[in-house]
Amino acid sequence: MTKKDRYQFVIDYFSEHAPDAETELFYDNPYQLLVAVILSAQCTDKRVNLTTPAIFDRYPGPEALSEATFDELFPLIRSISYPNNKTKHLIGMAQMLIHDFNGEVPMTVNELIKLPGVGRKTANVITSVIDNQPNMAVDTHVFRVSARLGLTTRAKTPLQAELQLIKYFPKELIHKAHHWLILHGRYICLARSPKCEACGLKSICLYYKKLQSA
DNA sequence: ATCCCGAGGG
DNA sequence: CCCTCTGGAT
Repeated sequence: MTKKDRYQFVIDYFSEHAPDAETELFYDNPYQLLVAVILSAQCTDKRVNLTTPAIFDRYPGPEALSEATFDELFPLIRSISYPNNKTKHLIGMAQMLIHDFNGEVPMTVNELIKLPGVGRKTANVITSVIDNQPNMAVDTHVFRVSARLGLTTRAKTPLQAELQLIKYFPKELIHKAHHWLILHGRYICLARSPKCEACGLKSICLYYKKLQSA
């Protein structure tokens, strides 16, 4: 089976059996999505959604957030992973939006990653979700699932995986594929004990094949 | 114990 | 490349 066949199988499968998202990040505009994605690192969407309404209420936009103090924002983020870092990141991010980007969320990856708390994964999420750019955000799920399925080969970094994935997935499907792989990783292809018997992709899965031969 | 839609710094 | 940050869910 060629790599191209492998991608086609995955595309065909998910086109018929799109995984259902139980929870998704809540947002109403680019600023809100940016805040939510920064907060989502190492944290469930559900918990992020529990904290963002209060943040959006008190800091409706970059202007307000750029003037927030650490002590005032920290309590709103206290229950999320890395609250110290994220509090500093959010305030610094808003300040840079005001000072360097006219208070607007920039829509290129290279600009976005200049913002505090925004790395490549976050920048790819923003540009693909808001602006429909054919970028693949590689998080822990996408990285793991792609490797197991053989969509990526010897990728040692998220960037290496990203370049392989955008090369093989048709542009118009990258956004969908991103979501497919994340949800598959969240509900079926778990990091610890993947539910291979419930997986419709096991017939092409390298990880499953290896399990059988072991 | 181990994992969550990572980023920054050494 | 490595390490640290660091709360909640399971």
